[in-house]
Amino acid sequence: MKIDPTKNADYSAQIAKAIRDAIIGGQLNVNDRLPSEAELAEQFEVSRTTVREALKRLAAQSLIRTQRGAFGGAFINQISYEEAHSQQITTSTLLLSMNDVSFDVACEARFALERSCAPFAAQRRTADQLATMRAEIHRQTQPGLSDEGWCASDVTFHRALVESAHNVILSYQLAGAVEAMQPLMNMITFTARNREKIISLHTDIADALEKRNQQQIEHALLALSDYTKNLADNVFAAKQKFSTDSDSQKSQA
Amino acid sequence: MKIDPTKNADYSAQIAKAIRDAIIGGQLNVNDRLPSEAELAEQFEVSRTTVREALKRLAAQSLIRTQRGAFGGAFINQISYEEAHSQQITTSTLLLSMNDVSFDVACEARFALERSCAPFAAQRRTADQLATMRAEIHRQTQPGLSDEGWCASDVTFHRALVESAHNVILSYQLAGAVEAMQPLMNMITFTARNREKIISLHTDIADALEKRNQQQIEHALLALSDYTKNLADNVFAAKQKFSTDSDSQKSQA
DNA sequence: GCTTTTCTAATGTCAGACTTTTAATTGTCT
DNA sequence: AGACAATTAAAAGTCTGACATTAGAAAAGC
Repeated sequence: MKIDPTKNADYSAQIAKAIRDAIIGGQLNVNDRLPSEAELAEQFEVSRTTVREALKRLAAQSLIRTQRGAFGGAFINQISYEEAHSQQITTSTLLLSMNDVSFDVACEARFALERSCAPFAAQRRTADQLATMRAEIHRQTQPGLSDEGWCASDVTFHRALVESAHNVILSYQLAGAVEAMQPLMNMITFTARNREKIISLHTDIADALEKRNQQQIEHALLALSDYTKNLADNVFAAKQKFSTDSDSQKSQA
Repeated sequence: MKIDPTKNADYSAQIAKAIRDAIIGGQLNVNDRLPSEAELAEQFEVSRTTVREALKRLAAQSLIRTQRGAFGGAFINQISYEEAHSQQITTSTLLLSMNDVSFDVACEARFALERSCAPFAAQRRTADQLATMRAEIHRQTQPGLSDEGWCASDVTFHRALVESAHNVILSYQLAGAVEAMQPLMNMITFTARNREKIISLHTDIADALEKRNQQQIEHALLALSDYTKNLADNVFAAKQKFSTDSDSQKSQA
């Protein structure tokens, strides 16, 4: 791990990589303590400043945590689902927003992934999870619900569906995908008419889950996917028209 | 963005968070240049050292890239699929290795996710992707193939299947899940008998894809999932037995 | 035996200097 | 005028040495 060739490139990046590889490779285990910054500086033959920059890189990925004081230091962090999750959401959200992925593609992926938990959800859903979904549907029927409230309820509903598969890995992957899509979803304004239709589809999903009917769950999710895509096409078509109009106004001025 | 209350907690983490939020919130756009380190130091009223540690945190998440020299600086980075992907793999791999997820759960999740691309793969697969899969199957029949070679071929095979759905988001999510599982998969030694069965299942998948038969693809993937789980159960049972034996030896000593 | 104080090793921050890189500018030659 | 070379300046990267802050451990006091 001491290897630090005199390649010109950033020492701090190299050191971070060396330590990261040691963690991934299993040379360093959870809760192991790294040498102190001063010791690392000596080992790698760089200044403490450079070592610190390397450690900050690792901290940003939740690979280590640091503690001040005597007997403190940098410790290999056991990544929790929560941390992994929030990192995944940050990355996926930016990926979507920066690479102009078409809404259709994202929507297709999101519901396809969600469908993958249908067989397990049908088998394993608990009364509790079903109750959560029914409660969210009820909330969605309230006329005074704000757009933000609607979106939040939607996330809770789908999260409950995913959780009912009782598979932590699926939950982690899907919750990430669902949340990363949320900014895109929020661009759609849900009129009363839209909400009514979506609530009806949500009810279909809940009914199917209650009956433990896998195929019906998948079918309802597919319908929801298609409806959402359709809705988005209309919204974006309207925006496109508006934007073209204002462009032509500009060119006339 | 200048807000940096005198809360005791790490300045560098706070600054990183402020900039990160500005990027996610859209105040800073791709290829925008951040102020120089010296200017940021002045704005946030901290030393350049602290600013640099904040920037390294962002660089570790691929949120910015830096360039030296005049007219250099820190620029908002457009996250590529490749970068997002490698980060996701790092996180997921560590999550799996550090939280002793049972192989069954991971395996179930992996194949469930892969099944989600079946409908699109059936519709959209190209001759090229099918050819890749056939080629990998052929490679897998070679008797001299090493374990590493087998695993690599397996990854290529499944990647081709995922790619045939022609949905970049699905590809990104699934390739990450498949690769994160790989270290676990590698713990299984594939005997000749195992390989024969898996090759037969791979052939089923390729055949189904050639016929564009979605249900048959899903069925074959399910069979592969079950077989893999079964295989793993045996391998782990054997290891468990061995480990218990050696434990009892120790306690006798 | 319990609490309080002191000690100490570690991270966190700072100021200031120097090194290296790199693009723009300026100068020179053909 | 255009091509090539030297200069310059701005920025990141690194280093040194200092001080501040924190928190666990050990010692002192009751």
